[in-house]
Amino acid sequence: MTNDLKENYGYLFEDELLQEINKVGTYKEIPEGHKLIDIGEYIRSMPLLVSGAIKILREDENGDDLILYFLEKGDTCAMTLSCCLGQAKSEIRAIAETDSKLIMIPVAKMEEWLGKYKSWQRFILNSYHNRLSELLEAIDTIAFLKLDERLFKYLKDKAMVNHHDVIRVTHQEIASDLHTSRVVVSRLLKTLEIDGKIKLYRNSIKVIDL
Amino acid sequence: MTNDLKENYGYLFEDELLQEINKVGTYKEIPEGHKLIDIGEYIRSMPLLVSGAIKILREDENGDDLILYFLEKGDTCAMTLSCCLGQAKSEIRAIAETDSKLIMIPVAKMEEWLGKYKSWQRFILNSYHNRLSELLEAIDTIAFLKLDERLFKYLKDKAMVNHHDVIRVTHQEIASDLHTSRVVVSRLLKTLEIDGKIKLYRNSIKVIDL
DNA sequence: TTTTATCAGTAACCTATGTTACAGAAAAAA
DNA sequence: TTTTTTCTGTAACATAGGTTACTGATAAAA
Repeated sequence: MTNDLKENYGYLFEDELLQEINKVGTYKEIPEGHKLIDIGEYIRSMPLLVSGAIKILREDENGDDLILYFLEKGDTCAMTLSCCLGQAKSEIRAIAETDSKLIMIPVAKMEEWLGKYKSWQRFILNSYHNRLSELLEAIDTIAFLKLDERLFKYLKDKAMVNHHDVIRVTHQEIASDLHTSRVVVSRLLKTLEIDGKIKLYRNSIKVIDL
Repeated sequence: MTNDLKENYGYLFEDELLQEINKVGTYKEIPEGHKLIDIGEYIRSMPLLVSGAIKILREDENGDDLILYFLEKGDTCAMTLSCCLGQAKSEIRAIAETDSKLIMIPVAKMEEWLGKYKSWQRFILNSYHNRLSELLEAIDTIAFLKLDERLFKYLKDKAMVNHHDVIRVTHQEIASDLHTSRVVVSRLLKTLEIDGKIKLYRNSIKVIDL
């Protein structure tokens, strides 16, 4: 673990804290597509993402999803933070977008460190700030963009976190993430292809205009 | 100030902290409709709301608004928190929905107290949690509700924070808050009136089905 | 290989929401 | 009072996005 930890968080935390994280944190690997956290769950430990990417989703009253944003290495889930500290249930769902590695910190420790390490306190507050910003960006996307723009942004974001301009995804999966229907997605994708912004294949899409 | 402070925050903070707040905090009154914070502004002090209500807005690229939520007494603005701590610019606009009273805390103090008072730390983290929840609710409203439902929810929320079932507002103002057009609002309001959920007057609306 | 399931393309239609235009009522200003 | 401005109602139309239905292509299973 030490290497992953140093690489991603070394510049943030002092050695003493890194040692502590190393001691009490447990290493966890999540394969692509697997659920990390679901809505309504209580959370007993806080994840620090060291590699991979996580998709954060909100659910409507019918159980249909809506993507909020992706997390990447160096991020933590502020929702989880919130839940840990407040003893509340998770309000979001988190799914591994790619194979991911996490360090899990027990709730008790993360609270203790808040008083003990300035750098940890700063990290937590920073995480909240980043998550608020991401949520605001999600709101902008949902409220201000038209669906074709949202779709293209989604494809670009997805290509970004996957570090690849060809993304493996079906139209149905996109429709679920964007909280719309498959037919609509197919229609708009076709238009994007005609405009030369993407290239369509079965089960995958190449994003050209990155 | 002491009374307002005790009443709203007495159960949260220990006496010593209340004394400190009383010493360094400055009292501020904002009349209805006045701007508290605007997008892009740097923030030098953190507001604790002791009476009244604040409307929090997001802006699109044309300068048009979208309401996110209302703050009420006992709340603070987590966006402001974020900005203070991170030295970042405000990402939202805050306007007094009703005449409001605030206690302003200098940034330096709020940082100092984070290390010094457990109750302050808890308050700050709690505020973040609440704001994340409100933003998620805003997302639900925008993404999952149809406009007539959103409109009715808006009217109910507004009646709530104004402590009055008759709200003073024009259709144009509603349209701005909901990021839609006046004609659409008039149309949907008329339908709500026919359904017996509201009663329309010039410059005001009575919310019946609260 | 044959059969079945999944995926993508497209047409035809429906509905919610946005837009333009105009008119009358009420309020404010002159 | 007369004039002007603001506010609301409504019609007529435009467009984005959602729905249903069907197709052929590809891949997976038998």
